[in-house]
Amino acid sequence: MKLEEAIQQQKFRNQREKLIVNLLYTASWIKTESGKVLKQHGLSIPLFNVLRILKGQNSSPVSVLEIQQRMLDQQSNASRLVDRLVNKGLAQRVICKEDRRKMDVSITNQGLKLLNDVMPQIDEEHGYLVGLSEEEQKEANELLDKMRTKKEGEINV
Amino acid sequence: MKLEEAIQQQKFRNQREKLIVNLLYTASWIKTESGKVLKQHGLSIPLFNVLRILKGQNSSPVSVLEIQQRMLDQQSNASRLVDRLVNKGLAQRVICKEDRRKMDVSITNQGLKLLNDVMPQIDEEHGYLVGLSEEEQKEANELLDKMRTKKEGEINV
DNA sequence: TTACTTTTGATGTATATACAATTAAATTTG
DNA sequence: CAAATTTAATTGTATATACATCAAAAGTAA
Repeated sequence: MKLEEAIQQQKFRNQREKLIVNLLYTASWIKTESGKVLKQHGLSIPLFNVLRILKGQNSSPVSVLEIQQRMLDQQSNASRLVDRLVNKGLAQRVICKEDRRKMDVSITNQGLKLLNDVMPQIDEEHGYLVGLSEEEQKEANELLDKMRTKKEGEINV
Repeated sequence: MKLEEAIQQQKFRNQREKLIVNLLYTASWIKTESGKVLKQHGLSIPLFNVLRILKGQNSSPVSVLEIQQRMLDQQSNASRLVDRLVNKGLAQRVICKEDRRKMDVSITNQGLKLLNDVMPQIDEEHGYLVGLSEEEQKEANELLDKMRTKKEGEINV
């Protein structure tokens, strides 16, 4: 569906305005759809992302700060997300021996098992959602990377 | 910056997984940066979007449901956003005469004035953020539209 | 007309986002 | 070493998201 129909707005002042609206709308759409799948397993998108980061470490521990830096939405609150994963038995958290300010956060077997159950469903859902060929996906990735070339380094200025 | 550096993840299982992560990351980045500008004017992104919808009506009233349907993030809560705009004096809301279930929501002069102040700053910020040529922007818009062709009509199934 | 259904908006609750403030440990500096 | 600074994590607060529930008005049908 074209963006204009989806949000019932017929005109944009320029391509750039449309691109930004299009990007936010598409991201929101993917989040909504993926969220439905995750919810069946008691996970939200941020919890799922943190779990994937923990798994990506091959089960070796990461600090809360490292999690924060690798999260897609870095404004979020890694500390509280880890809290909830621990409460669910999906992650464990112990004080780091080398630096007692830090936490060693890692995924549990239960967390790994849950991810193994969820991933195929998410993959299937994404395959269903994304109507682009492999080549178009590559092109879209390049455009997105290029799009962020101007100011990204200064996010926290 | 390439996505791999931005989120410190070196590998993706396939283009599609990378595309989804890239999309969510880029959207989050734009929201963060735009949000900073809006905050200087006491606005959040959802409030700003509703205000733009009201202005787009050429100051003729819209119902809460119509606002909800035109919002980028349709899962959000138009009722409470309108509440806050009214409290700030940026919108007004009266019961619709034809259908007393509905609300006639419209932008106030104060709201219009605020938008007129904010829009040039947002445009400037977006111009600074988006590092794509006009042609590339058009291409990106087409890819995003095409990306959503598979399942979009079934969002609320 | 009453009874049932649908539509519209508001409200309640849990989770998430955004950002400031705080606390404790480590590091730097005098 | 002690004082000051920096770093890491937690906590607090306001706003937003997601979704369920509720109440009132409108529409439909017996």
